[in-house]
Amino acid sequence: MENQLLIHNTITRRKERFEPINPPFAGMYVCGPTVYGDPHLGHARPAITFDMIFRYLQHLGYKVRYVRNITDVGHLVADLDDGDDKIAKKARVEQLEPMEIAQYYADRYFVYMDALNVKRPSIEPRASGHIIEQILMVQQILDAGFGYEVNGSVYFDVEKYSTKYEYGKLSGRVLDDLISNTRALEGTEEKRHSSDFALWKKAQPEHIMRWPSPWSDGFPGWHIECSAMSTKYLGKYFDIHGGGMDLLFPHHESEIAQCQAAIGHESVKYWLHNNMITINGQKMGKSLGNFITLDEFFTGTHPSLQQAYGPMTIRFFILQAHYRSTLDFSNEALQAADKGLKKLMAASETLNKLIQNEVQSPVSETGQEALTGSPIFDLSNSIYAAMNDDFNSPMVIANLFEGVRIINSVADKKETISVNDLKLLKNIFNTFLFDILGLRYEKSNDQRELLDGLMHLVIAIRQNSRETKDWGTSDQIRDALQKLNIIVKDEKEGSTWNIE
RNA sequence: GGUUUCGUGGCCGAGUGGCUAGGCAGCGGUCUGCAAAACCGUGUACAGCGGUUCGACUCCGCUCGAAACCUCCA
Repeated sequence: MENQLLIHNTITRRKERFEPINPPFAGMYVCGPTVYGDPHLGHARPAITFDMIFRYLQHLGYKVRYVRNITDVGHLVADLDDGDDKIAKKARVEQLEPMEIAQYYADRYFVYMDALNVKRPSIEPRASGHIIEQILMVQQILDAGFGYEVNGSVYFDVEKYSTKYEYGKLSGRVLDDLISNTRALEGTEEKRHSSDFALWKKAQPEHIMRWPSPWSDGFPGWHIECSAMSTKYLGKYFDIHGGGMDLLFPHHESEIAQCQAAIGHESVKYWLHNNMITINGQKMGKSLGNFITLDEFFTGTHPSLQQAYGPMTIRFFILQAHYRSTLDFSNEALQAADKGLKKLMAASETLNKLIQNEVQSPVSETGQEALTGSPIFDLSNSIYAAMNDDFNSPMVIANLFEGVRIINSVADKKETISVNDLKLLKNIFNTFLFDILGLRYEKSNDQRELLDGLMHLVIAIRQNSRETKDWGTSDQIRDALQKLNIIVKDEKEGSTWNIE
């Protein structure tokens, strides 16, 4: 437990000791969803990954401020398009106010994140609520000489920036390569260089999301919101910035450049990136048409799903892989995850019963000494070691399964455990399984179905006893049900029941 | 083409220069009225070819294969 937390920093490509800038405080910013569509499996991975990190940092005693934005403006469809953004486009198609779209999908996002037991971040700022901050930051970049205005739009001057700083340090890109490889794009005539990116875009007349600015009525570019909001809520230099690996370039690369230009120094100490989820080895994405929404998972309605998978199964499935590895989806893998999770949860229940039974063993008499060097103590140590090694949740889970083995063996009276070890084991399960991995008992998604099934069974058993004139059993069932406010009526066609 | 990452037993997935990952599935057993669960046992896995080394799945090189990013995407 004494060992240090190591986290993999994308920008240095190595594991580094986590040393917060202002302990005991820790600031974490994670790129959240663009709310223009239903949340899918891809949204679940960063949400769950950084939720686990959030929970673990809190467990270690840090006072964490976790900021995750909601993008409700500003992500351009493409420069080659008409400068429209996703939400506005969808709004036109569906004849709705853009904010209706954003609100609807933001609400959906929260519902599904809640189902996945993802804790709400400390602050969830919306891009549309921070236009002023974004305009200010664009102005700072202009003042510093790293931006230029053309026809009411403002662009970041990557070429000029590169003469002083290194654009591409995060993603390992070289500017010359970028320039020679982006020539094919159209609609970039306003820019001085093809690698420049928009800080502010003038709105076309038909564009419905727009705000006044010193340059034009328009909307912010798609990187500036994260720079503006992270600076506002976490300061000019903060600890962790996270997001999906696909955001590395150009999004995070550009954030670095914007902060460097506007503030005069970089703003992030540790960059963390989760890897992608693949389906049949291919990235899941809208453009590929192979993405599965969380709703489809929970209801089992997607054609490629053999059954419905509960939120906890999804969460466990994701945590069974290291966050920096790609994770391949398949029914087989999810079914395995489902079974494994059930085994873990069942053992956890068994563990609670063991405690009630006050298991005794000779070791318990010796008190504290029993803890050090015991198998449970070793287990605890290796779980902390795994978490401290860049949040190695698969290793944590493997160790919990070792705990499962011990729990079941003790329950079978094949092994003994000291009272102290039992306390420690329970503590481990509470802390890691529930608090940090964030797993919980799955609520039955359809209580009514369960009730109907049970009642069908009870009525059938009672019917058997009535046919054999076993009135004792038949009355016992009816009276017991009555106490539960379930009234059984025997009619000619058979028995019916209803809840009072 | 460039950047980055990866290739582990039937499936999913950790990890390490020499010592059991783990889960699911399979097989054999114990237990059990039956079934399930549980427990025990069980697999010459590390893409291929070279090199470094006393020793490599682990380090280096090459080959083959895959993916992500370079254009909106978690």
